[in-house]
Amino acid sequence: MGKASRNGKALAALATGRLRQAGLRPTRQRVELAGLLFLDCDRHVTAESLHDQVTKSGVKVSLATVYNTLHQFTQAGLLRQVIVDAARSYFDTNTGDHQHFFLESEGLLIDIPGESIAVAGVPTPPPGLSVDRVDVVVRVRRT
Amino acid sequence: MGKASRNGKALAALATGRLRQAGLRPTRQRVELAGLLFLDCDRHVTAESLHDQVTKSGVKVSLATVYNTLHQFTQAGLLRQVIVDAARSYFDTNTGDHQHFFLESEGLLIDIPGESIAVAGVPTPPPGLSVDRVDVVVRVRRT
DNA sequence: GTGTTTGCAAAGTGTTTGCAATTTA
DNA sequence: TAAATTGCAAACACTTTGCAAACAC
Repeated sequence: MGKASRNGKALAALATGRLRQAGLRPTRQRVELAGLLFLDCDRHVTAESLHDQVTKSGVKVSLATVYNTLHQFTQAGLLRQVIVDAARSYFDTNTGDHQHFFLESEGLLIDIPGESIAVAGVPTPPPGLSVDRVDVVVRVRRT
Repeated sequence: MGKASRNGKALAALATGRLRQAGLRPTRQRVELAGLLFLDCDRHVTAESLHDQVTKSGVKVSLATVYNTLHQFTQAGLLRQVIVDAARSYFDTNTGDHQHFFLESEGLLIDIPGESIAVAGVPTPPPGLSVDRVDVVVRVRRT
């Protein structure tokens, strides 16, 4: 058995476990996508970028399924949606407390650890409203 | 001369001046939109909400022109685009330093003065990148 | 008059959905 | 086998664009 194949099987097993834990049936497509998303380091993807990647890896998954899967993973708490660009939706495999640098011209997101950053002086929300989350986007440009 | 008419003329004159300053021809449509946008308090609009408002006030402006005008005003520095929702673009008449509360379920934006809020601990961006702007969105919900 | 702006309708983009065929358990 | 999932294509919402007619200066 070659290395790639062995890795492939190990990855699939890990991905399958993660999906089961989340209450999602480990279908071929979900296992493939989970393998790409969760078994590397933290990642930021769009539906299109993930679809491209899975397609290039030789696996056939429709774009509609990628969209559906991203939302299912998000609902299951495996992903977090990041709103930084009016044109497309990003999904982040890091679901913990953190913020982002965003380089709009290249669609590049970079994590900022939650501990390093602090937002002070947030006023009390108007009556009847309470704070859900504080998002910080540090927009950067090439110098 | 009635009150409404007098106010209407005064508003139009002010709006016309503002447009001229910004280097934009004071066409009927631009004067109407500028009147709605700039002569009240600070406002947050979408293309659709502004189009509805101008239409209800009895003036005919096409939605395409509203979109174009919002972008022209933004380029001229009269408006600032706020990215908080994947589904629609908001434009803010307050172009100064400030942040926002956002109530997603109702599409409601509320300004937070820039002086009241402080973001500490933003790491140095990766080499080759520099900070353009720091956006803070305090997402709130009804309690 | 001359160049700008408008409005319409058509095109475009990213995303969602209905439903038959397929797959999972 | 029963229920869940997929893929396709069509539908969708929002936004942009091409171009002839209307307008500002």
